[in-house]
Amino acid sequence: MTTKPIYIKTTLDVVCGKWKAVILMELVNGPLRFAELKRKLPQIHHQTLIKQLKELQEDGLIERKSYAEIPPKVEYKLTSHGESLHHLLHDMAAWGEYHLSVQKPDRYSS
Amino acid sequence: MTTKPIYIKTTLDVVCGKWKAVILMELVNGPLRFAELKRKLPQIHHQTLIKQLKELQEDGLIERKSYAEIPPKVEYKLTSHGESLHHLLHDMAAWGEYHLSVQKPDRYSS
DNA sequence: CGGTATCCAACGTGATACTG
DNA sequence: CAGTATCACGTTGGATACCG
Repeated sequence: MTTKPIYIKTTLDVVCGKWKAVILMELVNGPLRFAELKRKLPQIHHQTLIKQLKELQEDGLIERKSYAEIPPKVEYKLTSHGESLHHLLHDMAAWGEYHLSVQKPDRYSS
Repeated sequence: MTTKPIYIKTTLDVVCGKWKAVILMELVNGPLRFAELKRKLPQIHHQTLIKQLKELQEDGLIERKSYAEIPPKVEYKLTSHGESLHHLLHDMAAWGEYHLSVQKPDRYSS
């Protein structure tokens, strides 16, 4: 018996948000402010980004650092726990690339 | 620049179905008939299982072998492409287990 | 036994408006 | 600049009924 499938669902629970993986990948290069993150992800809606960030926070993957300034400044960075996901995300990306090279990219034309 | 985040979404697209990862894990031990699969996954609905299987088929991860018998007999097994996902699923499970051991399992009480 | 067709509820994402 | 609140919408999984 290998590791139980239930744990896979746990992992998926954490990274399956539409933008979560992308956000995490952006953050591996260092902390980013909210506005910077938004600039890197032009497609994502303001509100959606906030929600996904909050969930990532609650899962302990990223850390939110708020500076008491005017105007407000907030930085997001990976926690060490978040960094432990890095190699997995990389492997997922690698498999995804392989998958596209093998399968007809019919369903992924977006 | 590491592998592009878009590829992660491809991978997630493939395995993020509510039961897909579980189904794939069941099939690594060998082919299973529809009814056997259903018996191993008591919670999943008849119809839902069919849908997920069909999607996995379309993604080329599993193969459907139908025997022209009465009563009907259908077997599902991993394709070689599906097997290439095995180590990734395993890593995801491993990380999920680690995650649960580190984080409060608040949101995963199901 | 295994599959199709159809409808419905739940969830996640995105849109709009407003606040400190 | 960053966040909250609320609502609208599409997608997905699940329920029911019926067919080969």
